[in-house]
Amino acid sequence: MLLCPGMIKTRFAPSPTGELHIGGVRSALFVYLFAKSKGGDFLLRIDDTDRERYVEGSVERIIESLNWLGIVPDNLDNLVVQSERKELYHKYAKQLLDQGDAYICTCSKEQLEKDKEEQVANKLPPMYSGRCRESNIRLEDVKEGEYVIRMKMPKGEIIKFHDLIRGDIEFDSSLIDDQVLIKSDGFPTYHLATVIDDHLMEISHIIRAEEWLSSTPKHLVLFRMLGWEAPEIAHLSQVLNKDKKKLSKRDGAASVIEYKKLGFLPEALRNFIVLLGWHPKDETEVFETMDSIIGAFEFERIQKAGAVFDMDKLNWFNRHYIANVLSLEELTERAREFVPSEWSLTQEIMASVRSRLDKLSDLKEMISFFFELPEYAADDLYWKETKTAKENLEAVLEKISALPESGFSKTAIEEINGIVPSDKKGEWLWPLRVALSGKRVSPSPFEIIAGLSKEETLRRIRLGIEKL
RNA sequence: GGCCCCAUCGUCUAGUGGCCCAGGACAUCAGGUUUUCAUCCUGAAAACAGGAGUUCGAUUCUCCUUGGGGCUGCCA
Repeated sequence: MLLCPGMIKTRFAPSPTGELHIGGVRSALFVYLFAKSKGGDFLLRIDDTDRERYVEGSVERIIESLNWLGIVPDNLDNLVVQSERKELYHKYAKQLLDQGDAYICTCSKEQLEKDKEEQVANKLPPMYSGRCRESNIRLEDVKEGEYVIRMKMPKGEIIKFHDLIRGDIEFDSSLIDDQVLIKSDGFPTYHLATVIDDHLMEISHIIRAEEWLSSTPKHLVLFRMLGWEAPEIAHLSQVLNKDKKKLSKRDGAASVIEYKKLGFLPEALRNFIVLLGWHPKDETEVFETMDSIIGAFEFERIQKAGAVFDMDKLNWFNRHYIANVLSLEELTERAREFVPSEWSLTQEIMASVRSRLDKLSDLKEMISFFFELPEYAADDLYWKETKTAKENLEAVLEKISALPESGFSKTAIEEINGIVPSDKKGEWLWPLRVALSGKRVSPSPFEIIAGLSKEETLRRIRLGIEKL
């Protein structure tokens, strides 16, 4: 137990511009784990100040994605939504204006673009020209929609800070642009809103992706201008694609929701993701529960370098969880939504295929033969060059057809085992398996019998015999 | 271009000056178990980007080079 729980407060602040993707959810996970491993709070904030990219319903889906993986925000019934706090940001923007730490800029977008082109042509770093920086335009002088508010970045200052993951970092303020704080549509930019909200929400640790590292000095200066103490800061590395570029939708990296639909287990995905840039002290690889991850989590062991997303390993985790980790009962329950509702999915059927299942969406095809015997060629019933399929099937049929209905599969399996010579298993079991499944690749005949009724088992064996 | 970050097997990583001619996992390959496929078991191949320095000794510390990434938006 920590001395002052609540002292640690973190936030995950996605933009509702679509589905939550792997990179985002990894940030969320690390932020969550940092908070929870220290007895702190994990808050969700919706950074929706870009109304052009806003996508209806994405807030709900982001929350659904997080919940599915067990990342539950502590403020679910009290989310901070930036678009609802416009006045607040204006209040502080006004303060900055009054203090002389910000100014009104009326440069048109065309003008700005032209400036930039010239700078690039002259091999100068593209930055705001500073045209309005000293012009003292007042709020009363401008019309709504025709100006922005920029911060007045001090010149010639070395801005230093300590990043919890990367160590000491410094920037030359002269190289940093006069960031727009309030856009012409009246909404704040991320930079202004995040500083104000992080302070008002009493965030103790800003933990976010590496792409924000370069704008950190802007935020730090803003904190100072507003007279606030800045939180601790840490920048996580990014999730990369095979070409070592920032992972994006284009790489075929599915959103969390898509992985869910594909039949990945949340435990498997979570386990895979947490090992992307983090490693426990020992060599544990499989963390079955969130609590076990929290228990092992040490923020200091987070990797600085970017991590490549490896689908093969995710697949392995999923297969491993399906085959070995989940209980048969639990697995069967979760699998139901992946097969037609009229199929009665039993634990016996699930048991017969779980070791060869990559993801739950593959289940339907894999077990369809239990519900409808596929067409197959008579030749398939012969084991290699042997010709004994018919007589062996007949022997099996005779042996088990009189068995009682109750406990049929168990006794049938015993009976069959009793008559199959140990050196002739192929000759007996191959035809039986094909007759029962109609396939050359399937679970074993015993597993199939366990999943079928007595009636259906006998019917399929007779069908096989008829073909020969 | 400028600024910033990063750098161990193909991939995720262990490693904080000697225990490392570098360990684990995934993937790959070769065997074994198995009626088929899968599971499972055994084994193999596979890396400290390069160069200077510091040191008795560098994967580990410093510098440079190279390579990769991010930012450079009235997007986040």
